[in-house]
Amino acid sequence: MKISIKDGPSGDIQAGVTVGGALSGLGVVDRDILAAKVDGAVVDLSSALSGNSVVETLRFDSAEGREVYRHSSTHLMAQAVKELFPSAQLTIGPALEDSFYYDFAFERPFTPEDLQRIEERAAEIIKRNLAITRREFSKQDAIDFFTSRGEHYKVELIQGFPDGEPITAYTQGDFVDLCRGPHLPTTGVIGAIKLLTTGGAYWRGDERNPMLQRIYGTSFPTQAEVDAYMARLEEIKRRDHRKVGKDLDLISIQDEIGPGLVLWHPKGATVRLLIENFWREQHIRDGYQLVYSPHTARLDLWKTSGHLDYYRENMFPSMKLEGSEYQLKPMNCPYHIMIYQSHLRSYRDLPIRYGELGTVYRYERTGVLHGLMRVRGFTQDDAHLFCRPDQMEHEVSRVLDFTFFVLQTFGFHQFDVFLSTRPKESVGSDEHWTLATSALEAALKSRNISFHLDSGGGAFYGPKIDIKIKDALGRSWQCSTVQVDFNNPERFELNYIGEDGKAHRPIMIHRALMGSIERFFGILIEHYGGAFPAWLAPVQAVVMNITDHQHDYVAAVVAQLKAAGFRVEPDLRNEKIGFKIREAEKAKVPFMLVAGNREMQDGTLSVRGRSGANLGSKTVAEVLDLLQAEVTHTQRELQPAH
RNA sequence: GCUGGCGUAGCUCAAUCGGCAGAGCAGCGGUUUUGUAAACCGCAGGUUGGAGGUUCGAUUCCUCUCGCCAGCUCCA
Repeated sequence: MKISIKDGPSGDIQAGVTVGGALSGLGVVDRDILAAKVDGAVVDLSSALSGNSVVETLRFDSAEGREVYRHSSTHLMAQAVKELFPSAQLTIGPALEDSFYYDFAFERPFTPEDLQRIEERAAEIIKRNLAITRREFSKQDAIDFFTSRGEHYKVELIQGFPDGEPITAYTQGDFVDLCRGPHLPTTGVIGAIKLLTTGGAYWRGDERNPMLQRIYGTSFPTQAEVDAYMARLEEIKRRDHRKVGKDLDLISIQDEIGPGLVLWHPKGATVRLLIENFWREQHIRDGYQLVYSPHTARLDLWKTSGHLDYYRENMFPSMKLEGSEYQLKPMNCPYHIMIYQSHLRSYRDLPIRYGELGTVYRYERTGVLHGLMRVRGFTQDDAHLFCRPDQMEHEVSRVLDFTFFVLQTFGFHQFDVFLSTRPKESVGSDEHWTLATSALEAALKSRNISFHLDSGGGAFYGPKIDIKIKDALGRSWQCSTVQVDFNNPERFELNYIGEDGKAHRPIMIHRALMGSIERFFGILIEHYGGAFPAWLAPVQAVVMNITDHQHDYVAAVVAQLKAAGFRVEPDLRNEKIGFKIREAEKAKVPFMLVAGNREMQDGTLSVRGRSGANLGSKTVAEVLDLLQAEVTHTQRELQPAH
C-alpha cells in the first residue's frame, strides 16, 4: 500500500504495518513524534495501517500532539495514584490546554505530601518506560473486567456507552484505564511531570453527585519547560488584582461592608474616572444618548421584564415600602425600555441608542465571589439599541467596530469571538432567529472577523456575539457581548410607527463593551501588572527633591505640571533619594522627576522612567512635552474606525 | 451552595505540649540634608474574625457563626 508522510517521504509499505513501522520504514526516525494523524484521525503510533494513507506526524509543537502527551500524562499520574493508594477509584482524566487533571473517588482529600509522593512515583514510572498498549473489549467484557478491578465509576461510564461498539482500554504495566486514546507509545516519552493542586469536583459535574478528589498537573518534554510554566504561574500570582489592588491602594472589599461589595479608594477611583470619562466621550461621539436610572424600581417592573420568573435566584430580595414592593436592580434594560416607551416613536427616530454606566446588584453565591472579577454590586457599561430589522446588521457592525476600538485603547489586541445561536429553550419565531443570527454573522463577516460558532449557546431571548480578550499573560476573559433580544420588545409591547403608518415592533440589542467596570478594572490591573500606561496611571509623575534646598523649586514644578493637567505629586519628605525612588517604583508611577541643586540651577529635572530607565535631564517644558506625548500616544488610537 | 484549607498589629508573618501574644515593614517623634529600589535612634500599635463551651488557665482543644482562599457548579 502507498503511504505518504505529510511534509516527508512516501513509498510502498506492506499492509498491516503499524504507523510507527511505516515511519521507520520510510526513514522517518524521530523520537519526538508522539502520535500521528492518519486520514484526519489522530491515532497511536502502534495502530495498524490498512490501506493507502496520508500520515501526518504529531509532535509536542501541535495542539493535537500536546493533547495526546497530556492525556498520557493523566494516565501516568493515575497509575502512580493507584500504586500508592489502591483504594482510589478511577473516574475521568482529560487533558486541558496546558495542563491536565484526573478525578479519583477517594475517602479523603489528597494532601500536598501525597502530591509529592505521587509526583515522585510518576517520575519512577517514566523511568520504567512501560509500553502503552491498546486493547478492545466488547461492552459486556469491559463491564466484567472493570467490575473485577473494583472500578465502579468506569463501569458506570461503560454502561452509558452505546451497545455494539467496541470499548477500548489502555494498559501500561499493571495499570489499565478505560480510554478512547490515543496515547504515547511508552511512559518514557514523557519528559517531566509536575503536579499542581488538588481540589474537589463533582462526579459528572453535578453538585448532587458525590465529591471526587481532583488532582491537577502538567507535563512538558523538558524540566526547563516545566520551570517556565511554574514561573508563569508565579507571575500570574504576582499580578493578582486582589494583591495589586491592595498594594497600590486601589480598592478594597471589606467584611464590614459585605462580600462582593467594592470600595474604590482614591487611586482606584481615579483610574475608574478616566475609564468612565473616556467611555462617555466616545459614546457621545458614536451616536449614543447617555441616560441614568435609579438603583431600585417597583417589583412589577421586574415582573413585566420576566426577571422575577427567570432570574429570581440571582436577585437581592425585594423590600417593602408604602405598601408596595421594590427591587434592587439586577439589570438596566427595563429602565431603558421605559425611556423608549415614554414617547410614541417613529421609524425616523430609529436607531435609538441609550447608554448608561448602570450599577446593578446580583445575589451571587458566596463560593463564586472572586475579588473584582465576580462581585455582588457592579457597574455595567450597558447600552440598548432599538432599531428596525433592516438596521440590525449595520448597528451590530458599528458595535463591533466600537468594541474593538475601545478594547484596543486599553491595550488588548488579541480576541476570541463567538457567535452563539438558538438554544433548545427559547422564545421568538424561527423567522426572527434566522434574521438576527444572519445579521450577526453578516456583521462579523463584513468586518473580516473570524469567529467560533457556539451552536445553541445563545440566550433564550436571542442570538449573541461574545468577545473574549486575551491579556498580557495569554489568558482569556469574557467582557464584551452583543445580544439580540426578541423577548423584551414583546413583553413591554414596544412599537414604532412605520412609513406605512402602522405600528411595528423594534429589534432590541443589548451590548456591553467592558462588561463590568469592576471586572474590567481587575483584568486591566492584571494585564498591566499594576503598571498602568501614563494616560490611566493614577499618579503620572512624582517630583522629588534631594535635599530641603530644592523644596520650593519642586513645589513650583509640581504646580506647573498640575496646571497643565497632569496628575503629579511632590515627594518632599526628609528621606534619601533612593528611598523615594523605591517608593515611586513600588507605586508603579510612570515618571520620577528628581531635582537636586544641579537641576534647580538649570531649571531642569532628572527624568527616570518606570523600572529604571534613565531619560536624562530635561527642562520643565521638555518634561511637559514628554508627558503630553505619552498621553497622546494612546489618544492617537482614539480615532474610531468609522 | 458543596468539598477542603485558612482567619494573630495597617501590611507580611512568628508564638514548642494548652502556660506572660512577638518581629520586620508601614505609622508617629527625633537625629540626619542625603544623587536614582530600603539612613539611624526611639515611641506607639492587639477583645488573636465573632459567639458559646471545655479547662486553674485557650491564639492553641470543641461547637456554632461570619469572612477569605483553592476546586466544583454558575456568571458580567
